[in-house]
Amino acid sequence: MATMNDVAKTAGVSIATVSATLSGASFVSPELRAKVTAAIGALGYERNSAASSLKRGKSFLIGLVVSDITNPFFTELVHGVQNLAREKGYSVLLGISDHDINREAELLRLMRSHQVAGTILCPTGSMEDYSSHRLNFGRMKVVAVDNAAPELPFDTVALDNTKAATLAVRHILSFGHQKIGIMAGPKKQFVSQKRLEGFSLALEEQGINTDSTLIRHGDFRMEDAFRSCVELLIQPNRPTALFVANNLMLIGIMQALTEAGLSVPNDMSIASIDDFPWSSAFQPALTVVRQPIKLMASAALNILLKNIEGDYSAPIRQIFEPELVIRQSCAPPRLQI
Amino acid sequence: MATMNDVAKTAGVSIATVSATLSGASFVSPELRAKVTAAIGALGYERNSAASSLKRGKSFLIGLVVSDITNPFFTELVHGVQNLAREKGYSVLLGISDHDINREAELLRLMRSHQVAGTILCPTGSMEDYSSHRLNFGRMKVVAVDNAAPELPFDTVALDNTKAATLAVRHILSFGHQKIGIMAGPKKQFVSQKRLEGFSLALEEQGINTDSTLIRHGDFRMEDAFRSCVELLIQPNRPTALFVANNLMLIGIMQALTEAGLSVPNDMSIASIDDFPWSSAFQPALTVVRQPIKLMASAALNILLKNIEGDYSAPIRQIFEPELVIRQSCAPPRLQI
DNA sequence: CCCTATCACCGAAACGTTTAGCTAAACGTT
DNA sequence: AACGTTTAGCTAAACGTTTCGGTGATAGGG
Repeated sequence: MATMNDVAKTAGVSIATVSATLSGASFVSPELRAKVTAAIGALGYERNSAASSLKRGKSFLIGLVVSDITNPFFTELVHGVQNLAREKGYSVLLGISDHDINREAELLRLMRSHQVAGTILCPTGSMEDYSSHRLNFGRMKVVAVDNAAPELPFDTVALDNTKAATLAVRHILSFGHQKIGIMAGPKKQFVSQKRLEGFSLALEEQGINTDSTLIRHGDFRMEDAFRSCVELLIQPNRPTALFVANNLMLIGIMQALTEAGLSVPNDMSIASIDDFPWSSAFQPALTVVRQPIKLMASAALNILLKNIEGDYSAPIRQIFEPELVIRQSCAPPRLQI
Repeated sequence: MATMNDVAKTAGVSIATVSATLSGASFVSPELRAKVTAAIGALGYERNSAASSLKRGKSFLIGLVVSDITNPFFTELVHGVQNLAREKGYSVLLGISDHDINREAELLRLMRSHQVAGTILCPTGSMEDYSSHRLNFGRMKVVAVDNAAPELPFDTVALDNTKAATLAVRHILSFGHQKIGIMAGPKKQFVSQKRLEGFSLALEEQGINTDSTLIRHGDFRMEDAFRSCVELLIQPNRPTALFVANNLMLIGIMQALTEAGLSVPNDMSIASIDDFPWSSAFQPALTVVRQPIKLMASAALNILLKNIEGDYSAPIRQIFEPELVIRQSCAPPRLQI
């Protein structure tokens, strides 16, 4: 493996000049620059990022910690972040917390040990997890995405979750439903709280009180939602429509409804948060609220890079607009028999 | 940020002892070990991996390059690899080639520049791409997963693709279909060739010749499959069943069929390779051939780690058994009218 | 024509680890 | 008691880069 020294020798310049050429900052004359690039080509030289990171005190790595790589939302987020990061010369170190706060903490330690320039974190915990000293962020640069409480001491980018829920529930209400259930997320997560809030808000607008027997809390995953949905269906006070707080739970619920022999939207109207590539391939095509994931990914990365480059002000809180995508999973309720 | 030196000072030992304690190899007396760990705790010390990588000449990073993070197959692979790697003390540097051979090459260069201990690569190219000198692997340790031709000069882990296709097509044939189409992958990819081979093999077993008008090549993604499927449907010689070479194309096809007003399995039987978490939530539940992804992930990582730890022999080629998962998307063909 | 400024480049000292080589103590063997 | 052997721990020299300060050379202002 060729080193900068080798390049310097074959180009007949000093090692400092090679470094200058590579980083592009300080001035190097065209001739020397040409010699250097020629030597680099000839030797197949590649910069040793370990040495670079050691000297600079930080790397061209950015950490990306998601809670569930199985979820198309995070998948698309990872995709967006990775592509943009690559364009800016950064590589991404991926961590998957699997909704485990301890694993998340471990991953953050790891990120720091790798001298990442900054970290994009999709927090899996509740507010207390972060305000208490269970998680030590040190002077690490972090931007929180998705489940990002404004009390968090760092930049955040998130959906307007309350509005997202409101949009979906209003749409359901427009068909005349009175008994609407909700498959919410984990109680302690900020994002679930906001979505539940939006749900109640939309009901209140129509003078409907939130019926606690129609509220279920899942864990944002399929299996759990499946079970909760079955519970919801066998109770006497069955809803005629269901608002679901994320994509994976939606799929679990579709499965439960199918097994229960209920047809959507005739027996049950469904609307959910999170669009995903094959939501329109379902029978019926699913009505959802879309998050602008690509925008959120790029916002997160840009905010992080700005922070890395030094001009840091107060924490930035960027909120994104949800968009209702109407398909075929909502219809008027069956007449009571 | 505390360094090893700080730890050494507060523990009252030499820096070498601290290093020895951390790496656990050479002998340190219990007393000193205790002092060191105490100091580490007190200072909140974390090893600087950049310095470590520089000195050791390799890092505790492993590269993972996939072609499409949107695809649940790769998603699960990433999940498996990440978890296992973490357990073994490695972090994963993620690269997404988006089916672009040049981007893949760039990512591999990047991996090397980051001094990764090894790389798990899901190749997106054809054989020539790798045998020619378009891609230079240097002395990088690579294990190829999924689209892994045996001619490749490194360890490979893959499905028995021919058999996988054969299983699916035999299942279709068992319902009495005569005109079976195939939505195959890119012509140049090894994995598509094998799956096409398995398709033809199963047909031959029944004395049916492969009809080239029933063969379509997609790019393993949704949109393209959607278009190809439409083409296939409007031609005079329409098949009564379709074998699909991967999950994403399957979804595109389900969409095309729905839009064409064809019902599965009555108007068209469908079977595909790749199970995915919500294949059973579809209407009808989809019959697929499952790859043992978790096993493949762990095999890939173990082979790579063995290679990294030095005992390298000839290239290892590990082939995994496919499993047919019968659900409801296949039925006898409609009577000709 | 001298003094300072600017410029293009170079030398060498870090950055925080790992590790080869060393020291000194402790022990067993003759 | 003298000798080697083993052991626990230390010292110091790398690893390959970045960067600070320095050095001629060229140019401009007085």
